[in-house]
Amino acid sequence: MRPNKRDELVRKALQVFYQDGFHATGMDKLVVETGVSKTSMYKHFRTKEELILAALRLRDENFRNWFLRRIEELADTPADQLIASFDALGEWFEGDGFRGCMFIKAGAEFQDKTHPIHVQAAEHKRLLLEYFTDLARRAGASVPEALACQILLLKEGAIVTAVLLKSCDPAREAKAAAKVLLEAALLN
Amino acid sequence: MRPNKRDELVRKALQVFYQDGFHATGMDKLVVETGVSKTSMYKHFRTKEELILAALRLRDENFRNWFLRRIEELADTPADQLIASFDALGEWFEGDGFRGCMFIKAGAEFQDKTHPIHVQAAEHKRLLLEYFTDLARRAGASVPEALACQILLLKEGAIVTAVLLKSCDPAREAKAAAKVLLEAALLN
DNA sequence: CCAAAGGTTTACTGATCGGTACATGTTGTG
DNA sequence: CACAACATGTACCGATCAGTAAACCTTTGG
Repeated sequence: MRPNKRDELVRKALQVFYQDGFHATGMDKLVVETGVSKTSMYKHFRTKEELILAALRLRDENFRNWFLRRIEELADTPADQLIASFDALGEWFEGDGFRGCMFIKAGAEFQDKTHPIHVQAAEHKRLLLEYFTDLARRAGASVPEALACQILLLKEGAIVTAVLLKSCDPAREAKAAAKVLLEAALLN
Repeated sequence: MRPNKRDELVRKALQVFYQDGFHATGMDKLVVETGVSKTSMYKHFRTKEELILAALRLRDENFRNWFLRRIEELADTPADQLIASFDALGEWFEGDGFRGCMFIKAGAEFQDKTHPIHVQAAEHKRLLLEYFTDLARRAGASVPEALACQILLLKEGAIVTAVLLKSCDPAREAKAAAKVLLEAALLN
């Protein structure tokens, strides 16, 4: 049971869960996809839930790493970075494998607010809100928490809309809205 | 097979699907909940997918009816109605059975963009966007489509955030943001 | 070289999945 | 009342669900 074997299983599971959904993906399918046997799979993860949680952890790490790094590449000042985050989102939407936000989907499939999977999905959003709040504060917003929440609303709305309504270019509209909101938050 | 029997089945199925999700809800469970036999169920709906589509149609009707009516109760002018829509959303979020947007969940569980269920979920969002566009035009926005899309982004983001992050009062922040965006859209 | 230890595989469990064949009412019409 | 037409319920289908027992390598320590 070398340590990277487990990581490889998580990586593959993440792909499949992201593509097909959690309930719609059976352990048998994952066993076939990974080439490992079922017993081995259950040696690494005691339950399907544990595997899902591991996949979500990896997704959180991957996504936040990419998102924050990309934002820093695109802009220098906190204010510009808040706006540039929507350019990063736009790139994500245009990417090949884009299938929406895995944590929104996790929260949708496991609706009980006390369920570990739901809790972990919420934690991801909380971390993003925290990041936006930090940017808003450093940008000089009068009420950083308020601006950060508004930016987050635009981001989540853009993701959902990118999945369901390709017609209205969510990333562009969200960016335009964010500019207006940022300016208003700096004036007061 | 009196016509209201089918409606009753759809109504009950809607409840269960909304509470528990689509893949997580088996036909056997629906059969038990409705008290009807399995054969009868499959006489009314040839497949589970057909039942889901019927439930989504009912949901679309119920939700849009309630939402539009409530908005009209809360405000008189198109501009005020755009803003008041977030008060209506807030009431929805605070309601007992609130479990997020059924169409976001449908789009999340059936991700294939050509899948009938995904298509129908998208249609619901399109109708809402159309409604917002009409309000924005009558409110005098310089680019009604742009304002409507931004309002929609805030709405979708607020719903998602209401599910996953109770901490930041999404309805209130979305409303505040909408006011700023509306004002900006009227100026230009 | 042997033997213990631990990872891997095969084959299986009972439960549940969506869906159906067939027997049993129930109802409208002569 | 008789009979056709149709709705309903019972009992079942093969497939798949998450999860496991026990045989089978494969590696490590002596």
